[in-house]
Amino acid sequence: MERESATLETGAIPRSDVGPFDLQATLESGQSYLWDRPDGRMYDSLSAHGGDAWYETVVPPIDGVSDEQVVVRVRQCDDAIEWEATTDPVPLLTHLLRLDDDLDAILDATPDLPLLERAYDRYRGMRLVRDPPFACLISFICSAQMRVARIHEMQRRLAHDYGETVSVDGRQYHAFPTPDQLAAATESALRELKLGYRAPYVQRTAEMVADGEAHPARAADLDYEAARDYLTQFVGVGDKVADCVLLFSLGFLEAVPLDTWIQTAIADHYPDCDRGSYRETSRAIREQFGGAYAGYAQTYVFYYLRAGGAA
DNA sequence: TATCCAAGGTAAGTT
DNA sequence: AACTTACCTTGGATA
Repeated sequence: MERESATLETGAIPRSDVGPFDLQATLESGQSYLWDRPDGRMYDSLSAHGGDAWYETVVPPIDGVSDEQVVVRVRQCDDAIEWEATTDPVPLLTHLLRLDDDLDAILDATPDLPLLERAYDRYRGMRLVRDPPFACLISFICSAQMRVARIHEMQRRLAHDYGETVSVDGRQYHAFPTPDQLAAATESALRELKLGYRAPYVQRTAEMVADGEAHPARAADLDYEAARDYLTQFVGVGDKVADCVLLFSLGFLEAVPLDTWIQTAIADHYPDCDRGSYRETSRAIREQFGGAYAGYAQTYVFYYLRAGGAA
């Protein structure tokens, strides 16, 4: 599977067009595992300044945004977001990195809580991402009981072994595998990629999507809690992973994935929100974090705590 | 050097 | 419906 593409075009998005933005925080905060740093320092040092590092990925066609596969590289400079891509990626980057969000308005709309204030101050400019749904679903199935650097490594291996190889300007890029490509994998082969007990989950979920039995994108048409229930039909997907897909791919900004870090934050800062069940605790913390944009608050708090910001 | 532990949880079995 | 337990693998902590 190899395809020859055109060469890379180049361009830039002026900073003044997008408002507050932090590319490193956006792409290394554990929301997306689908980008790479060609300098090999992805997740190397949580707090080290990413400076003007390049990030790159291969994006599948996305309905209403781009009708073809795009190889895109991006980096943040002082006065612009520079890009290199196989076709003009500005609408695509706007979609993937939520450059169309009015971040100041969103942060202003969240409640005045000390923990949120500190997280927002530390990483102001971080955006939520809009990952392609299938890749996002697989990424977070892999995330169970795993460290972020290893989740990222798994996705790299999946792309390398099962995705299309694209050559651009003499360099090779690996697209994330399609449902068909991943459904054809065997459990033992996926275990060799160090997926562990997640291997059969990934294969069977890919098969469900490939067969047309269900598709993560279909959850976008449902109300929030119904959408979460819909996603849990996939193998290896419980409430937490479902919330991640809703938040990081399908635009449900109210979703608050209850991971270990947020559960710690609830225990330490918002004990009244612990209602026993996922469903009720989720409702409580969602309300505590301001409702419609609670997912933004969750993601800032997650990154802040995981990066040791509380220390 | 050996052992233990936890990492962005979920499925399957029990009560 | 709530509660247990097993599950792959590995880097870093502890003895």
